[in-house]
Amino acid sequence: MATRGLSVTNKLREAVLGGDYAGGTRLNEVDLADALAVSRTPIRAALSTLAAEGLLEYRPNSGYAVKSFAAKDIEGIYVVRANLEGLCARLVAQQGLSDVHRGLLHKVLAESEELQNVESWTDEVSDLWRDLNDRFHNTLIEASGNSHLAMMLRKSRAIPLLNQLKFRWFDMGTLARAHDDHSQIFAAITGGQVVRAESLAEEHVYRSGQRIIEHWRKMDTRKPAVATKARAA
Amino acid sequence: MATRGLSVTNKLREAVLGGDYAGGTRLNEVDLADALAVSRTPIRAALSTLAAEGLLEYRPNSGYAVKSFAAKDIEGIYVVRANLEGLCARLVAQQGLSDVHRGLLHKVLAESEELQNVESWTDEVSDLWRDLNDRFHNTLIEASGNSHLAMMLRKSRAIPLLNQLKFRWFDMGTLARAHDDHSQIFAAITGGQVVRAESLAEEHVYRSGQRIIEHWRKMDTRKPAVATKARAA
DNA sequence: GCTCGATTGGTTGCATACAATCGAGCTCAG
DNA sequence: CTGAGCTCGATTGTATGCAACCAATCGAGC
Repeated sequence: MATRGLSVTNKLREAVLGGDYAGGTRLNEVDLADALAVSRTPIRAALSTLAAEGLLEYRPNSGYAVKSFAAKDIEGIYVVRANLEGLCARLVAQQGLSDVHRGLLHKVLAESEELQNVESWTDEVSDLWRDLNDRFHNTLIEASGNSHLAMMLRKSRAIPLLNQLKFRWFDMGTLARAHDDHSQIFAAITGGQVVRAESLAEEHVYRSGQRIIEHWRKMDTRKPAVATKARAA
Repeated sequence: MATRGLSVTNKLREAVLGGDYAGGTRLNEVDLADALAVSRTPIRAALSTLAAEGLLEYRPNSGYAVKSFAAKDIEGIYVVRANLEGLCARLVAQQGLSDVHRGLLHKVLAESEELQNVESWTDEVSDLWRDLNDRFHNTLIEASGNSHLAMMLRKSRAIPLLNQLKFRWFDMGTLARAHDDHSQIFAAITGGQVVRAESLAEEHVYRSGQRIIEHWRKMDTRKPAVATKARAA
């Protein structure tokens, strides 16, 4: 980490994405500065950056607050993301995979296959899968060679709080299905089945989104007091 | 404009989008501060914001530079944008238009129709069309009711330098075609033809992208000296 | 008792001073 | 002549003090 500003930005981003702050929480500059042992300047830089990334909301003369997402927002994001991941798969299928990327995907799928043998869905397994899932999608994005698409997808995948709950609700059945999706997308791509690759990828993300929205709704309605308090604070 | 920071951000954004700086130009903080008669603080805030928006590139201890786009980058951006505009049209067709939005679109199309009667393609006509075009697309985006999609499309449409050349190369034939596209997209949406609306919108944007890339290539190769100098600076 | 307005505590906005860093250009050894 | 190392100037990174602003609280008048 070169500058304090960047360091603080990353720490804060992680905290927000990890769900350390409830949606609507106002972020006080001096408190953050004290907590991270830097002056307000790098804090302000970080907040500004995160706001531009869509993780925080900014109000002039009032400061920054963690953006809160309703289930409807998540739905909107997933519609977009599904479309973009579909586009990504289509592009990769069109232009073919490089040996490097094919190798990476193959490795991910092999490890995923192995993960099917565990008996139950523990937090450890959850973390492993999260890593594999990220690698699969990130490799695909990289293989598309479209940096703008990469940026858009990164933004569509960075949602406060979501990291926290992601995959905790998985079970072995869901895992099997997700792994199977990945395998089929990979097969469609290597087979040059352009349209199929797009449909599969889009559907894969869309379905995963539906599950997440479901759980988001539960989380949303479970603690209305906290949400209200945070919004008012 | 509430704060100087926001004011400066807007001014700088306009300048960058308007093509006041060549791609690769380094932006000196003190120069900008002098030029805009503020201190470095709001300048730095603005630069940070614009970097997060993808208009500038940041290098620690080196500062901000106007991002330079090769024709290939523009192509990548337009592939994404075409997809997203297609999605947008599909969503609007699915959920139907409110009376307000229908009215706005109708008005835009009427004015566009009128614009067909001018004899030749002047700068004034160009500005009028730019406004109409923006209104058409922005209304559609708003009608989709998906704020995340709106953000993505905003980012996909904000490209340094592009504002400068956009529509200068239009002629009456291109205008007629673009207007016809808009009309048909509108018809497909009001008729509930979901798939057709998506295809038409995607194709409309894609075609417009092809024309722009063409002209971008000309611009790019015309002045390699400037580009090199700017990149080196 | 209620409403409206002044006051004040707290927070953000901005300017400025100083420290850290980078790179261009120079020097000098080989 | 070439290249490695160094110095210095220019530019960015950070801290801090003060000004501006907002919102909540309290008090006075109706």
